[in-house]
Amino acid sequence: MAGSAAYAGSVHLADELRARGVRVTQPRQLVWDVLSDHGGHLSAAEVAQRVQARDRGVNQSSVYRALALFAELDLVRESRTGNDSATTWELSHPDGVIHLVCDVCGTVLHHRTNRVEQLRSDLAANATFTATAIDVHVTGRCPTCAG
Amino acid sequence: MAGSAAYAGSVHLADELRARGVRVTQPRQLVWDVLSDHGGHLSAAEVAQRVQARDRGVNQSSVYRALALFAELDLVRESRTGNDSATTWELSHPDGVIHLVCDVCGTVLHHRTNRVEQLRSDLAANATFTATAIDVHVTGRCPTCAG
DNA sequence: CTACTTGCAAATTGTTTGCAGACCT
DNA sequence: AGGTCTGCAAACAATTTGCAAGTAG
Repeated sequence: MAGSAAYAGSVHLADELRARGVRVTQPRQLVWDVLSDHGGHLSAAEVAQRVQARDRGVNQSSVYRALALFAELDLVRESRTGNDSATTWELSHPDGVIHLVCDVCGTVLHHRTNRVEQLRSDLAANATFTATAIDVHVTGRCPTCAG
Repeated sequence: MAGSAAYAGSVHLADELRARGVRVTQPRQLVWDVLSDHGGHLSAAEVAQRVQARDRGVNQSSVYRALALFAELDLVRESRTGNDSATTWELSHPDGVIHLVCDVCGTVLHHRTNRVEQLRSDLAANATFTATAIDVHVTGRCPTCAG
């Protein structure tokens, strides 16, 4: 649960898992590959679909279990991005990267800001709350859809 | 969908609804009362339970429908706060109020910060994205649960 | 009046679980 | 070998929907 994992974008899954005494398996590897290759947000169903495109025999539950495991290890992050019901998943970000979700086309842009770190220090100074994770979620219009 | 509603805390529901040509009904009024009286986050199920404590005959679906309606009118906000599966609801906040969710006891604190407005101007300046709503979600430990 | 809302019960959807067999290490 | 994972199918929980009857304006 600690934020100690290396930036997930550069992680070699097998090493990371073995280092933590967790087994490396085909379903887990495929879930990881799909998320890295895609680079953005995917729902569990989308991940499953893409995984199954590569190996027909992998079951949905294994995808869910792999995602939950990776989240536990801080390798991926669950984010309730959509107006939709399904939650989405992507590789963990370094701190300070936030999500800009377009209301119109639905794409999710990433944006680096130091406001997150500033907020973190504000809170630390106040001693009102010990922040672990800070999640910023902006909705609006992307450059393409603004008009 | 615009952020034009008055601060929900001071809204008189009947007026607000009538002004928009939406009918004022018992279920809607009760859902509103429950949320105002409670002042914080409630799941749909909790709202339903409290509504039914006041009027036995109100159905869950009406609660869901009222919440969806109010969200549409920007009077309440849906927030996927919990580690739990259910989404929670509360009256809309003025901009710049963020949520601090304690990992341990689950309570949700509210915190006023100007970092949100700063971020908003940053984005406006960049012209990378036209922000409508900015949602900040902090997890960590509240004063009581910090060790 | 009459279109908008509700209550009800059944249908969906997303996610989780129990278990016997398969597979990393 | 031995405990960790997986596939499968069934269980669950939250939310949504269709429709006849009720009610606000």
